[in-house]
Amino acid sequence: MRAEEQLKIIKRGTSEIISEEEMLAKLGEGRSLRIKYGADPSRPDLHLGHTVPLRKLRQFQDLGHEVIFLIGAFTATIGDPSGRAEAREPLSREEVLKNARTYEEQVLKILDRKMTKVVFNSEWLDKMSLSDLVELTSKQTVARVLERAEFKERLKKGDEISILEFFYPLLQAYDSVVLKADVEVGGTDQKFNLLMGRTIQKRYGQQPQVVLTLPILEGTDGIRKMSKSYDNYIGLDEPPQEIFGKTMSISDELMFRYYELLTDFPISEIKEMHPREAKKKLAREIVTLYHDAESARKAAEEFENVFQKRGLPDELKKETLWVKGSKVSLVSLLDVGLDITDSKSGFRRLIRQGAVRVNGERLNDINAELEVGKEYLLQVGKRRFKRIVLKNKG
RNA sequence: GGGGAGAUACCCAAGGGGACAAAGGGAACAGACUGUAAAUCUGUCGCCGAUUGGCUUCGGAGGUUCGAAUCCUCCUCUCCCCA
Repeated sequence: MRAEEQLKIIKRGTSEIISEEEMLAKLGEGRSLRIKYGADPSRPDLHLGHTVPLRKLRQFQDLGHEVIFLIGAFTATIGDPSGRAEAREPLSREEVLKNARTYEEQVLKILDRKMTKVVFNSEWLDKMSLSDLVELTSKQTVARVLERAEFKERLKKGDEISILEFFYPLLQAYDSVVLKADVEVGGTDQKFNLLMGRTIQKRYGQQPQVVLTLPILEGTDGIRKMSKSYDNYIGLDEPPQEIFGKTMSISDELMFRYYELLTDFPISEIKEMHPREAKKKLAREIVTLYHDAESARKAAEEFENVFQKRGLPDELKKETLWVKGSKVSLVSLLDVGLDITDSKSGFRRLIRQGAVRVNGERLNDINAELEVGKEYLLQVGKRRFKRIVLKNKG
C-alpha cells in the first residue's frame, strides 16, 4: 500500500504524530517498520482504555509492520510517575514476570501474534554498567527533565519525586535506542517520555523515532481517565453482562467518544440512531470484540429483560443458607454467608431507603424476618439479585 | 548542618482539651425522574446493636488530664527557607 494511504489509516483517532513528514518518509521506505509500545505490567487486568493504543498497533500490523511489545520489567520495579499524583509502589521482579504473562495473554486478543515481538527491558537494563548509565545521563540535562508537566506540578504542589522516578524517562528513551524503534506509540500522557526517546536516539547517532500519541479514554464517569483505581473502568476480562451493563450506563456524549476510539463504525451513521439503540449497538460490539457474538446477544437480551421489562436475570443460582430456629432476621443472613452488601449497618440503611425487595415486595422493616424452609428472591437496588433457600441446621 | 510548616475517614480538606464518628467538597451507594441513561433533586455514607447505646478511628509509641484528633515527650515520613 502506498505511504499516503497508510498514513491516512494510521492518522485516524490519533492525537498527534511527530512528525507526519517523518512518518510518511519512513512508510515510503517500503520496509516493515519497528513499532514500539511500552507497557507497565504492574496491573495486568486490561480495560478498554488500554485497547485504544492496542487497536492502533493492530492497524500497523495489518499494514505489514512489526510491533515490539515492550514489557517494562525493569522500569516497573522503579515506578512510573505518569499521570500519578503520588509516587507509585515499586514491584518485585517476581510479580512483574507473573503479571507480564497475564498481560501477554490478554494483549493477544487484539494483536496479531505473528507480527508481535514481546521483549523485556530487563534484558538490557540489567546488564547496563555504571559507565553506561553515566553515559546515558550525560546526554540530558536536569532542566530538560524538569520540564515535564507531571514533575512541574508535583514540585509546585510540594509532592515528592524520587530520584529513581526521575530516571524513568531516560530509561524509556534508552529502550528506544536498544530497539532501534521507528515509531513509538503511547497515550498523550506519555508525550514527554516519547519525545525523550527521539532526543536520546539522536544523541546516540540514530534516526529519531516518530512519536504517535493517542487520546486517553475517559472512564465510565466521563470525566477522569479510565483507571482501575478510580473504579470507572470496563475490564476486558469482565463477564459479558457486566461489560454490557457498564457500557449502557455511560452518558450519550461519552458514547460517541467510545464509538470513535473503540470501534470502526462511522460516527455519522450512529448519530442518526436513537441514543438507546446506538448505545446497545456499542455495548454489543464491545462484548463481541472481547467475548463473542453469541455472548453479546445473550447479554443484550438479559439487559432488556432485567432493566427494561424489570424482569429477572436468566441465570440466578439458588443458594442454600443454613440457619437455626424457624425464623431468622433478614439482616442476620449476612452472618451465614449471604453476599449482597458489605455490612449489616449498610444493609439496614438500604432497607430504610427502600432499596430492598423480598419476593418483589419492597421492604421497610429493618427487623424483618424470614421463615426457615422457604425460598426467597432478594433484590438490592436494581442490579443485585439473590435467590436463597433457608434450611434448618438443627 | 540551622530554622519553619505539616501528616485527619476511599480521595481532597476543616477542626487547636469536652456538644467529635469528626464541618465542607468529590467519589460511592440508594430513592425519585428516566432510556439501568447522563444531568438534576433527596437521602445515606467507620463497625456492631438498636429509641437516645457500645466499640474502634485523626502518622506511630508513650505521657498529662475526670476527659485528647486537639496539650507534652520521643520516633517515622513529607514539604519549605537558609547554609
